[in-house]
Amino acid sequence: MNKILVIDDEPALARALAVNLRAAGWEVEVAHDGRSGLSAAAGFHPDVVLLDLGLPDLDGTEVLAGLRGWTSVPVVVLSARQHGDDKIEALDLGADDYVTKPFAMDELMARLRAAVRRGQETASPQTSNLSVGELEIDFARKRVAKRGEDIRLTPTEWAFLELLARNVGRLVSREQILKEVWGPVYAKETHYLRVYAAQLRRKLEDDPSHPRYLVTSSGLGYTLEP
Amino acid sequence: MNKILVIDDEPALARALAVNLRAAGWEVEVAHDGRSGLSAAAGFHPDVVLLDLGLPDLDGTEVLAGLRGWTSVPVVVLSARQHGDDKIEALDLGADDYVTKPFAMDELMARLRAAVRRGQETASPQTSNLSVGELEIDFARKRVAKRGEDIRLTPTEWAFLELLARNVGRLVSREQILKEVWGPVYAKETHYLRVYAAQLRRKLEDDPSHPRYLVTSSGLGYTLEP
DNA sequence: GCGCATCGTCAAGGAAGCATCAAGGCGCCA
DNA sequence: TGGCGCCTTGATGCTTCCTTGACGATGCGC
Repeated sequence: MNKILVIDDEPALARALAVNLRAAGWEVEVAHDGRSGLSAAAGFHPDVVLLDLGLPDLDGTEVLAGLRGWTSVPVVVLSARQHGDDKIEALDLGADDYVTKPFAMDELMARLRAAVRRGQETASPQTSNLSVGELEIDFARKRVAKRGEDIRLTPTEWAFLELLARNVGRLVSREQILKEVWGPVYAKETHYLRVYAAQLRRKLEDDPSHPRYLVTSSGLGYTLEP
Repeated sequence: MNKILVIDDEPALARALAVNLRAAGWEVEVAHDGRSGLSAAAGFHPDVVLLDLGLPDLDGTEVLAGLRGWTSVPVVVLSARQHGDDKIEALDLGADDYVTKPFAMDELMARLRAAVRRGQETASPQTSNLSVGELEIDFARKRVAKRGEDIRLTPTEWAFLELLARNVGRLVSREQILKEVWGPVYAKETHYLRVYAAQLRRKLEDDPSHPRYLVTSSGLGYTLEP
């Protein structure tokens, strides 16, 4: 569930936003001025911030600058002012989008979804490393190393291992492996599994005939043991 | 200098946009329909695309989908339609921002700047310089040097190296390289990869037949090793 | 203990991918 | 318009990888 922080000083509007957002499946937190908004952002770690520029204490652009000092969370700015430079200023200060009042709720929702999606694109490529025993699996590089030493894998071997690694500690069924590595047509070619499991073991295990990492569950599938 | 591709079928508006953008320091290319827009994007490699939804041949959302198939370049959508779902649809399809006609030129400029900034944040955590072993890669100048000595690269060689450098330490798939360097049509021309990988190695490596920087992962792609 | 299904291992042939050299063609600039 | 740089394409030899088959080992139910 995505988390959103709404910073708005008008109680009626803030409540309306919160209701609509919760109905759309968001986890919502509301702040009614700039200062509490900044501290809420620090504690709540929202996926996106909806910031009204017309705040009583701080100028909206100051809040924006305060956020940008330490986080790159997407910020969508909301404002009644139809003209004027603050719109431009907000975008240049690092706002991700800008919506003017009055606005349509579904358009606002779409812009928030877009902002979250962009934020996750920026943040997520850090899915890159996993340690399993003496193995170090690097998803970005599609490489695996044992005790710091790189082990060369073929594309199919890597696809097999990656699937197990993304489900480390969980049993992955024979059928799922075949479908995801070789394609849905190969769902019955269980021989492939044995050949490639053996190849992986020869490369990864200290004692390939008594595997510690790549464990078979007869008739079911394989598990990468943590 | 930032590059922008304007896709708009109204000659008067397109010209006005081009003039204003060039005055603001952009390098501008204009396409007058969806198809030529898509092919222009493949060749021109813009930093941002300004897309008018009211095109004669393709629906604007089709153009957007066509772009999103192979690139994450920021797209700002321009439309006369004040209401209606296409606004929401465009944002959900992967547009980065949305501006309705009539619009203020300076607001549009600000949104374009913001879009480019976000795109660059996503694409290149490092804006200007990168050291890899004895190599020094300067993104701003599009130059690479080894032990302080400049190495001349052709445009295609540079595009190849730049892509790897922006993902240094990460494996870049064959398909992604082909799409981003040569365009989506060339996604299967793996021969190009070998020719240009060899050329880069001859220029960059001490021992081109035992590469230290530009490493092949057979069947997968290439990595620039840090 | 026997049979059947499943698993592990080894090996070989062919397909796909890679590295390299080189020549033709195209556009661009002097 | 001639030369040059660059991109494209082809040919060749080599390496790597996938697929497939054969055979023995293991485990479970009857």
